[in-house]
Amino acid sequence: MAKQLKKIIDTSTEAKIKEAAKKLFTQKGFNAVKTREIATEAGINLALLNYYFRSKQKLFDIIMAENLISFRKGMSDVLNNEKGDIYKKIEKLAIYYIDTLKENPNLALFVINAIHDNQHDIFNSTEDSLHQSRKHFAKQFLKEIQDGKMAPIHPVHLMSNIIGLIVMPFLAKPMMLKRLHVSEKEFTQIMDERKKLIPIWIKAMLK
Amino acid sequence: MAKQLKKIIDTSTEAKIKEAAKKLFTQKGFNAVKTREIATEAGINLALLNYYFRSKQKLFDIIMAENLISFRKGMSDVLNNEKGDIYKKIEKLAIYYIDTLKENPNLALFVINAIHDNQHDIFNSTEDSLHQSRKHFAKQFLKEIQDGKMAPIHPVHLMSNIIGLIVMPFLAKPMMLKRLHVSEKEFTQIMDERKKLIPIWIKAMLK
DNA sequence: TTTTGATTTAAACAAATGATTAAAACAATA
DNA sequence: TATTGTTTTAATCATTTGTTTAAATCAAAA
Repeated sequence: MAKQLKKIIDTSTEAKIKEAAKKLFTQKGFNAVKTREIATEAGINLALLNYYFRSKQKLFDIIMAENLISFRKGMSDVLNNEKGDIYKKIEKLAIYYIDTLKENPNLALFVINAIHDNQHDIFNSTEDSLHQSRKHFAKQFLKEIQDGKMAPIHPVHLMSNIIGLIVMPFLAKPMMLKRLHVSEKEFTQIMDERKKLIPIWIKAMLK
Repeated sequence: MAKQLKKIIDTSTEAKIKEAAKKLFTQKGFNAVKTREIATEAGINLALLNYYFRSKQKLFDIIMAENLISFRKGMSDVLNNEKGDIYKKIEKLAIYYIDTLKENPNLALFVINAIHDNQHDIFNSTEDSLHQSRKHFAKQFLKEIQDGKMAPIHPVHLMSNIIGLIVMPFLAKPMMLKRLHVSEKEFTQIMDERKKLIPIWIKAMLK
Protein backbone atom coordinates (compact mmCIF):
# COMPACT_ATOMS: atom_id res chain seq x y z
CA MET A 1 0.00 0.00 0.00
CA ALA A 2 1.19 3.51 -0.78
CA LYS A 3 2.98 4.89 2.23
CA GLN A 4 1.97 8.55 1.83
CA LEU A 5 -1.68 7.74 1.34
CA LYS A 6 -1.55 5.42 4.29
CA LYS A 7 -0.30 8.14 6.60
CA ILE A 8 -3.19 10.48 5.90
CA ILE A 9 -5.98 7.96 6.03
CA ASP A 10 -4.24 5.59 8.37
CA THR A 11 -6.78 4.19 10.78
CA SER A 12 -4.67 1.15 11.56
CA THR A 13 -4.25 -0.10 15.10
CA GLU A 14 -0.63 0.92 15.15
CA ALA A 15 -1.48 4.46 14.09
CA LYS A 16 -4.33 4.74 16.57
CA ILE A 17 -2.02 3.75 19.42
CA LYS A 18 0.66 6.19 18.35
CA GLU A 19 -1.84 8.99 18.00
CA ALA A 20 -3.30 8.39 21.45
CA ALA A 21 0.17 8.06 22.94
CA LYS A 22 1.35 11.25 21.34
CA LYS A 23 -1.63 13.18 22.63
CA LEU A 24 -1.28 11.90 26.18
CA PHE A 25 2.52 11.84 26.49
CA THR A 26 2.82 15.34 25.05
CA GLN A 27 0.18 16.61 27.41
CA LYS A 28 1.19 14.86 30.63
CA GLY A 29 4.65 13.34 30.26
CA PHE A 30 5.87 9.77 30.60
CA ASN A 31 5.14 9.02 34.24
CA ALA A 32 1.68 10.56 34.46
CA VAL A 33 0.37 8.45 31.58
CA LYS A 34 -0.56 4.79 32.15
CA THR A 35 -0.60 2.13 29.44
CA ARG A 36 -4.26 1.41 30.14
CA GLU A 37 -5.06 5.06 29.56
CA ILE A 38 -3.40 4.95 26.15
CA ALA A 39 -5.29 1.77 25.28
CA THR A 40 -8.62 3.31 26.26
CA GLU A 41 -7.89 6.55 24.40
CA ALA A 42 -6.94 4.56 21.31
CA GLY A 43 -9.90 2.23 21.70
CA ILE A 44 -7.78 -0.89 21.55
CA ASN A 45 -6.91 -3.86 23.71
CA LEU A 46 -4.13 -3.24 26.20
CA ALA A 47 -1.96 -6.06 24.88
CA LEU A 48 -1.76 -4.46 21.45
CA LEU A 49 0.41 -1.70 22.81
CA ASN A 50 3.12 -4.20 23.63
CA TYR A 51 2.42 -6.19 20.49
CA TYR A 52 3.15 -3.19 18.26
CA PHE A 53 5.65 -1.22 20.33
CA ARG A 54 7.29 -3.75 22.68
CA SER A 55 7.09 -1.47 25.72
CA LYS A 56 5.74 1.80 27.06
CA GLN A 57 9.26 3.21 27.07
CA LYS A 58 9.88 2.37 23.40
CA LEU A 59 6.56 3.94 22.45
CA PHE A 60 7.49 7.04 24.39
CA ASP A 61 10.89 7.17 22.68
CA ILE A 62 9.15 7.26 19.31
CA ILE A 63 6.88 10.12 20.39
CA MET A 64 9.85 11.96 21.82
CA ALA A 65 11.76 11.62 18.55
CA GLU A 66 8.81 12.81 16.49
CA ASN A 67 8.17 15.78 18.74
CA LEU A 68 11.81 16.80 18.67
CA ILE A 69 11.80 16.56 14.90
CA SER A 70 8.82 18.93 14.64
CA PHE A 71 10.57 21.25 16.99
CA ARG A 72 13.90 21.20 15.18
CA LYS A 73 12.39 21.37 11.72
CA GLY A 74 11.63 25.07 11.99
CA MET A 75 15.11 25.82 13.21
CA SER A 76 16.93 23.99 10.42
CA ASP A 77 14.60 25.27 7.70
CA VAL A 78 15.27 28.85 8.72
CA LEU A 79 18.90 28.70 9.74
CA ASN A 80 20.06 26.47 6.89
CA ASN A 81 18.89 29.07 4.42
CA GLU A 82 21.76 31.52 4.08
CA LYS A 83 19.54 34.25 2.69
CA GLY A 84 18.01 36.99 4.75
CA ASP A 85 19.37 39.19 7.47
CA ILE A 86 19.19 38.28 11.11
CA TYR A 87 15.84 39.94 11.73
CA LYS A 88 14.24 38.28 8.74
CA LYS A 89 15.38 34.97 10.14
CA ILE A 90 14.00 35.82 13.54
CA GLU A 91 10.67 36.62 11.91
CA LYS A 92 10.67 33.27 10.11
CA LEU A 93 11.45 31.51 13.36
CA ALA A 94 8.63 33.36 15.08
CA ILE A 95 6.17 32.47 12.34
CA TYR A 96 7.11 28.81 12.34
CA TYR A 97 7.06 28.32 16.10
CA ILE A 98 3.99 30.40 16.78
CA ASP A 99 2.06 28.48 14.13
CA THR A 100 3.34 25.16 15.47
CA LEU A 101 2.52 26.04 19.07
CA LYS A 102 -0.90 27.37 18.14
CA GLU A 103 -1.64 23.89 16.80
CA ASN A 104 -0.11 22.14 19.79
CA PRO A 105 0.57 24.37 22.79
CA ASN A 106 1.68 21.38 24.89
CA LEU A 107 4.69 20.83 22.67
CA ALA A 108 6.52 23.71 24.37
CA LEU A 109 6.31 22.24 27.84
CA PHE A 110 7.08 18.76 26.53
CA VAL A 111 10.34 19.94 24.98
CA ILE A 112 11.32 21.99 28.03
CA ASN A 113 10.77 18.94 30.21
CA ALA A 114 12.82 16.86 27.76
CA ILE A 115 15.63 19.38 28.00
CA HIS A 116 15.61 19.02 31.76
CA ASP A 117 15.59 15.28 32.41
CA ASN A 118 17.53 14.73 29.15
CA GLN A 119 17.34 10.94 29.35
CA HIS A 120 17.38 11.00 25.56
CA ASP A 121 20.63 12.94 25.17
CA ILE A 122 18.86 15.38 22.91
CA PHE A 123 21.91 17.59 22.52
CA ASN A 124 23.90 14.78 20.95
CA SER A 125 25.76 16.56 18.16
CA THR A 126 25.67 13.68 15.65
CA GLU A 127 21.96 13.29 16.15
CA ASP A 128 21.44 17.01 15.90
CA SER A 129 22.12 18.15 12.35
CA LEU A 130 21.72 21.80 13.22
CA HIS A 131 25.29 22.31 14.30
CA GLN A 132 26.43 23.83 11.00
CA SER A 133 23.48 26.09 10.41
CA ARG A 134 23.74 27.48 13.89
CA LYS A 135 27.33 28.44 13.22
CA HIS A 136 26.31 30.61 10.29
CA PHE A 137 23.67 32.34 12.35
CA ALA A 138 26.26 32.95 15.06
CA LYS A 139 28.57 34.56 12.49
CA GLN A 140 25.81 36.85 11.27
CA PHE A 141 25.16 37.81 14.86
CA LEU A 142 28.84 38.59 15.53
CA LYS A 143 29.11 40.62 12.35
CA GLU A 144 26.11 42.65 13.37
CA ILE A 145 27.92 43.52 16.60
CA GLN A 146 31.24 44.28 14.90
CA ASP A 147 29.49 46.60 12.45
CA GLY A 148 28.14 48.48 15.43
CA LYS A 149 24.56 47.69 14.44
CA MET A 150 23.93 45.71 17.58
CA ALA A 151 24.90 46.10 21.22
CA PRO A 152 27.65 43.66 22.23
CA ILE A 153 25.79 41.08 24.28
CA HIS A 154 26.45 37.46 25.08
CA PRO A 155 24.76 34.88 22.79
CA VAL A 156 22.92 33.56 25.85
CA HIS A 157 21.10 36.89 25.99
CA LEU A 158 20.08 36.77 22.35
CA MET A 159 18.95 33.15 22.52
CA SER A 160 17.05 33.69 25.78
CA ASN A 161 15.32 36.73 24.35
CA ILE A 162 14.30 35.14 21.06
CA ILE A 163 13.11 31.89 22.61
CA GLY A 164 11.56 33.66 25.57
CA LEU A 165 9.50 36.03 23.49
CA ILE A 166 8.33 33.29 21.13
CA VAL A 167 7.67 30.45 23.56
CA MET A 168 6.75 31.96 26.92
CA PRO A 169 3.16 32.97 26.14
CA PHE A 170 2.41 29.33 25.30
CA LEU A 171 4.08 28.04 28.45
CA ALA A 172 2.06 30.51 30.50
CA LYS A 173 -1.07 30.20 28.39
CA PRO A 174 -3.43 28.75 31.04
CA MET A 175 -2.46 31.58 33.37
CA MET A 176 -2.85 34.24 30.68
CA LEU A 177 -6.33 33.06 29.74
CA LYS A 178 -7.56 32.94 33.32
CA ARG A 179 -5.80 35.95 34.81
CA LEU A 180 -6.09 38.40 31.95
CA HIS A 181 -9.58 37.23 30.93
CA VAL A 182 -8.60 36.36 27.41
CA SER A 183 -10.51 33.92 25.20
CA GLU A 184 -8.92 31.22 23.06
CA LYS A 185 -9.71 33.26 19.98
CA GLU A 186 -8.21 36.45 21.35
CA PHE A 187 -5.15 34.52 22.46
CA THR A 188 -4.63 33.16 18.95
CA GLN A 189 -4.98 36.65 17.54
CA ILE A 190 -2.44 38.06 19.97
CA MET A 191 -0.01 35.28 19.11
CA ASP A 192 -0.35 36.15 15.43
CA GLU A 193 0.46 39.77 16.23
CA ARG A 194 3.68 38.60 17.83
CA LYS A 195 5.00 37.18 14.55
CA LYS A 196 5.59 40.72 13.31
CA LEU A 197 6.27 42.27 16.69
CA ILE A 198 9.03 39.98 17.95
CA PRO A 199 11.63 40.82 15.27
CA ILE A 200 10.85 44.51 15.71
CA TRP A 201 11.18 44.17 19.45
CA ILE A 202 14.47 42.30 19.26
CA LYS A 203 15.85 44.96 16.95
CA ALA A 204 14.74 47.77 19.27
CA MET A 205 16.13 45.98 22.33
CA LEU A 206 19.56 45.37 20.92
CA LYS A 207 20.19 48.72 19.28
CA MET B 1 18.12 35.38 58.84
CA ALA B 2 16.38 33.74 61.76
CA LYS B 3 14.54 31.59 59.29
CA GLN B 4 17.69 30.41 57.59
CA LEU B 5 19.34 29.68 60.87
CA LYS B 6 16.39 27.61 61.91
CA LYS B 7 16.42 25.80 58.60
CA ILE B 8 20.01 24.78 59.06
CA ILE B 9 19.57 23.66 62.65
CA ASP B 10 16.23 21.92 62.18
CA THR B 11 17.32 18.33 61.86
CA SER B 12 14.05 16.78 62.94
CA THR B 13 12.67 13.83 61.05
CA GLU B 14 9.75 15.87 59.78
CA ALA B 15 12.07 18.55 58.43
CA LYS B 16 14.36 16.02 56.80
CA ILE B 17 11.44 14.43 54.96
CA LYS B 18 10.12 17.77 53.80
CA GLU B 19 13.52 18.88 52.62
CA ALA B 20 14.09 15.70 50.64
CA ALA B 21 10.58 15.85 49.21
CA LYS B 22 10.99 19.47 48.17
CA LYS B 23 14.24 18.74 46.42
CA LEU B 24 12.89 15.74 44.52
CA PHE B 25 9.36 16.98 43.76
CA THR B 26 10.65 20.35 42.56
CA GLN B 27 13.18 18.63 40.35
CA LYS B 28 11.11 15.79 38.90
CA GLY B 29 7.43 16.37 39.66
CA PHE B 30 4.89 14.28 41.53
CA ASN B 31 4.71 11.15 39.40
CA ALA B 32 8.41 10.67 38.75
CA VAL B 33 9.22 10.66 42.46
CA LYS B 34 8.57 7.50 44.52
CA THR B 35 8.01 7.48 48.26
CA ARG B 36 10.95 5.12 48.73
CA GLU B 37 13.17 7.60 46.93
CA ILE B 38 12.13 10.36 49.32
CA ALA B 39 12.77 8.09 52.29
CA THR B 40 16.25 7.20 51.05
CA GLU B 41 17.12 10.81 50.25
CA ALA B 42 15.94 11.86 53.72
CA GLY B 43 17.70 8.91 55.35
CA ILE B 44 14.59 7.78 57.18
CA ASN B 45 12.34 4.76 57.35
CA LEU B 46 9.67 4.65 54.67
CA ALA B 47 6.81 4.47 57.13
CA LEU B 48 7.74 7.79 58.67
CA LEU B 49 6.64 9.60 55.54
CA ASN B 50 3.07 8.47 56.13
CA TYR B 51 3.42 8.89 59.89
CA TYR B 52 4.27 12.59 59.54
CA PHE B 53 2.44 13.55 56.35
CA ARG B 54 -0.37 11.00 55.98
CA SER B 55 0.21 10.48 52.25
CA LYS B 56 2.49 11.25 49.34
CA GLN B 57 -0.19 13.54 47.92
CA LYS B 58 -0.51 15.59 51.11
CA LEU B 59 3.26 15.94 51.28
CA PHE B 60 3.30 17.11 47.70
CA ASP B 61 0.53 19.60 48.41
CA ILE B 62 2.66 21.17 51.14
CA ILE B 63 5.67 21.46 48.83
CA MET B 64 3.45 22.91 46.12
CA ALA B 65 2.08 25.53 48.51
CA GLU B 66 5.53 26.50 49.72
CA ASN B 67 6.93 26.75 46.22
CA LEU B 68 4.01 28.89 45.07
CA ILE B 69 4.50 31.16 48.06
CA SER B 70 8.15 31.73 47.15
CA PHE B 71 7.10 32.42 43.64
CA ARG B 72 4.32 34.83 44.52
CA LYS B 73 6.28 36.58 47.24
CA GLY B 74 8.34 38.57 44.78
CA MET B 75 5.28 39.61 42.86
CA SER B 76 3.35 40.89 45.87
CA ASP B 77 6.37 42.61 47.43
CA VAL B 78 6.96 44.57 44.26
CA LEU B 79 3.45 45.21 43.04
CA ASN B 80 1.97 46.00 46.45
CA ASN B 81 4.39 48.85 46.81
CA GLU B 82 2.75 51.79 45.05
CA LYS B 83 6.02 53.65 44.69
CA GLY B 84 8.17 53.56 41.62
CA ASP B 85 7.39 53.78 37.94
CA ILE B 86 6.65 50.75 35.84
CA TYR B 87 10.25 50.18 34.81
CA LYS B 88 11.52 50.40 38.35
CA LYS B 89 8.98 47.74 39.26
CA ILE B 90 10.08 45.57 36.36
CA GLU B 91 13.65 45.87 37.58
CA LYS B 92 12.64 44.83 41.07
CA LEU B 93 10.78 41.86 39.65
CA ALA B 94 13.81 40.89 37.59
CA ILE B 95 16.11 41.13 40.59
CA TYR B 96 13.83 39.05 42.80
CA TYR B 97 13.15 36.28 40.30
CA ILE B 98 16.65 36.05 38.92
CA ASP B 99 18.05 35.75 42.43
CA THR B 100 15.39 33.19 43.35
CA LEU B 101 15.97 31.12 40.22
CA LYS B 102 19.72 31.29 40.57
CA GLU B 103 19.23 29.57 43.93
CA ASN B 104 16.75 27.07 42.58
CA PRO B 105 16.53 26.88 38.79
CA ASN B 106 14.07 23.99 38.97
CA LEU B 107 11.45 26.21 40.52
CA ALA B 108 10.62 27.72 37.15
CA LEU B 109 9.72 24.43 35.50
CA PHE B 110 7.89 23.28 38.61
CA VAL B 111 5.62 26.31 38.53
CA ILE B 112 5.04 26.08 34.79
CA ASN B 113 4.03 22.44 35.19
CA ALA B 114 1.74 23.44 38.06
CA ILE B 115 0.12 26.04 35.85
CA HIS B 116 -0.57 23.37 33.26
CA ASP B 117 -2.09 20.49 35.19
CA ASN B 118 -3.57 22.96 37.70
CA GLN B 119 -4.89 20.26 40.01
CA HIS B 120 -4.34 22.76 42.80
CA ASP B 121 -6.51 25.53 41.37
CA ILE B 122 -3.60 27.91 41.76
CA PHE B 123 -5.49 30.80 40.16
CA ASN B 124 -8.13 30.71 42.85
CA SER B 125 -8.77 34.42 43.54
CA THR B 126 -9.41 34.07 47.27
CA GLU B 127 -6.24 32.06 47.69
CA ASP B 128 -4.30 34.48 45.57
CA SER B 129 -3.92 37.77 47.42
CA LEU B 130 -2.32 39.50 44.48
CA HIS B 131 -5.55 40.51 42.83
CA GLN B 132 -5.49 44.08 44.16
CA SER B 133 -1.84 44.80 43.55
CA ARG B 134 -2.06 43.59 40.01
CA LYS B 135 -4.86 46.04 39.37
CA HIS B 136 -2.68 48.98 40.34
CA PHE B 137 0.09 47.77 38.06
CA ALA B 138 -2.43 47.43 35.24
CA LYS B 139 -3.53 51.03 35.80
CA GLN B 140 0.05 52.27 35.65
CA PHE B 141 0.48 50.35 32.43
CA LEU B 142 -2.67 51.84 30.88
CA LYS B 143 -1.68 55.36 31.92
CA GLU B 144 1.69 54.90 30.27
CA ILE B 145 -0.10 54.07 27.04
CA GLN B 146 -2.58 56.94 27.33
CA ASP B 147 0.26 59.37 27.94
CA GLY B 148 1.78 58.16 24.70
CA LYS B 149 4.88 56.92 26.49
CA MET B 150 4.24 53.34 25.50
CA ALA B 151 2.95 51.64 22.38
CA PRO B 152 -0.65 50.43 22.78
CA ILE B 153 -0.26 46.68 23.18
CA HIS B 154 -2.36 44.01 24.81
CA PRO B 155 -1.46 43.14 28.43
CA VAL B 156 -0.74 39.59 27.26
CA HIS B 157 2.17 40.99 25.29
CA LEU B 158 3.58 42.88 28.26
CA MET B 159 3.19 39.92 30.62
CA SER B 160 4.66 37.46 28.12
CA ASN B 161 7.62 39.72 27.49
CA ILE B 162 8.42 40.39 31.13
CA ILE B 163 8.02 36.78 32.22
CA GLY B 164 9.68 35.45 29.09
CA LEU B 165 12.78 37.58 29.45
CA ILE B 166 13.14 36.83 33.14
CA VAL B 167 12.29 33.13 33.26
CA MET B 168 13.20 31.61 29.90
CA PRO B 169 16.97 31.40 30.35
CA PHE B 170 16.38 29.26 33.45
CA LEU B 171 13.91 27.01 31.67
CA ALA B 172 16.38 26.54 28.83
CA LYS B 173 19.43 26.49 31.08
CA PRO B 174 20.62 22.92 30.39
CA MET B 175 20.48 23.67 26.66
CA MET B 176 22.26 27.00 27.04
CA LEU B 177 25.12 25.49 29.01
CA LYS B 178 25.67 22.63 26.59
CA ARG B 179 24.99 24.35 23.27
CA LEU B 180 26.63 27.70 23.90
CA HIS B 181 29.49 26.23 25.94
CA VAL B 182 28.81 28.31 28.99
CA SER B 183 29.93 27.38 32.50
CA GLU B 184 27.78 27.59 35.60
CA LYS B 185 29.73 30.60 36.74
CA GLU B 186 29.38 32.42 33.42
CA PHE B 187 25.69 31.61 33.37
CA THR B 188 25.22 33.16 36.80
CA GLN B 189 27.09 36.25 35.68
CA ILE B 190 24.95 36.60 32.57
CA MET B 191 21.81 36.24 34.63
CA ASP B 192 23.00 39.04 36.89
CA GLU B 193 23.53 41.24 33.84
CA ARG B 194 19.90 40.69 32.91
CA LYS B 195 18.66 42.37 36.08
CA LYS B 196 19.66 45.73 34.66
CA LEU B 197 19.12 44.85 31.01
CA ILE B 198 15.54 43.59 31.13
CA PRO B 199 13.89 46.86 32.22
CA ILE B 200 15.97 48.73 29.63
CA TRP B 201 14.97 46.22 26.98
CA ILE B 202 11.30 46.37 27.85
CA LYS B 203 11.39 50.16 27.66
CA ALA B 204 13.12 50.08 24.29
CA MET B 205 10.73 47.46 22.92
CA LEU B 206 7.58 49.26 23.87
CA LYS B 207 8.56 52.78 22.88
C1' DT C 1 12.95 2.83 88.31
C1' DT C 2 8.72 2.41 86.27
C1' DT C 3 5.35 4.16 83.37
C1' DT C 4 3.60 6.41 79.58
C1' DG C 5 3.29 8.35 75.24
C1' DA C 6 5.83 9.39 71.11
C1' DT C 7 8.88 7.77 67.53
C1' DT C 8 11.02 4.37 64.66
C1' DT C 9 11.45 -0.06 62.46
C1' DA C 10 10.80 -4.35 59.68
C1' DA C 11 7.42 -6.67 57.60
C1' DA C 12 3.48 -7.13 55.11
C1' DC C 13 -0.64 -5.70 52.38
C1' DA C 14 -3.47 -4.20 48.58
C1' DA C 15 -3.86 -1.83 44.55
C1' DA C 16 -1.84 -0.21 40.39
C1' DT C 17 0.79 -1.07 36.56
C1' DG C 18 3.68 -2.86 32.66
C1' DA C 19 4.09 -6.95 30.36
C1' DT C 20 3.08 -11.78 28.73
C1' DT C 21 0.45 -15.80 27.32
C1' DA C 22 -2.58 -18.89 25.07
C1' DA C 23 -6.46 -19.12 22.68
C1' DA C 24 -9.70 -17.06 19.45
C1' DA C 25 -10.89 -14.30 15.43
C1' DC C 26 -9.62 -12.72 11.14
C1' DA C 27 -7.73 -12.29 6.47
C1' DA C 28 -5.27 -13.87 2.55
C1' DT C 29 -4.31 -17.39 -0.58
C1' DA C 30 -3.32 -21.86 -2.34
C1' DT D 1 -12.66 -24.91 1.30
C1' DA D 2 -8.66 -25.72 3.95
C1' DT D 3 -4.40 -23.70 5.34
C1' DT D 4 -1.46 -20.42 7.00
C1' DG D 5 0.16 -16.41 9.09
C1' DT D 6 -1.43 -12.19 11.37
C1' DT D 7 -4.13 -9.63 14.63
C1' DT D 8 -6.98 -9.30 18.64
C1' DT D 9 -8.73 -10.69 23.09
C1' DA D 10 -9.36 -12.05 28.01
C1' DA D 11 -6.89 -13.63 31.53
C1' DT D 12 -2.96 -13.74 34.18
C1' DC D 13 1.69 -12.70 35.86
C1' DA D 14 5.39 -10.25 38.26
C1' DT D 15 6.88 -6.08 39.97
C1' DT D 16 6.35 -1.65 41.73
C1' DT D 17 4.43 1.40 44.77
C1' DG D 18 1.70 3.79 48.42
C1' DT D 19 0.18 2.61 52.74
C1' DT D 20 -0.63 0.12 57.14
C1' DT D 21 0.45 -2.72 61.10
C1' DA D 22 2.41 -4.45 65.19
C1' DA D 23 6.26 -4.70 67.65
C1' DA D 24 10.52 -2.43 69.27
C1' DT D 25 12.94 1.60 70.83
C1' DC D 26 13.33 5.92 72.96
C1' DA D 27 12.65 9.80 76.00
C1' DA D 28 10.36 12.34 79.44
C1' DA D 29 7.45 12.33 83.67
C1' DA D 30 5.97 10.22 87.85
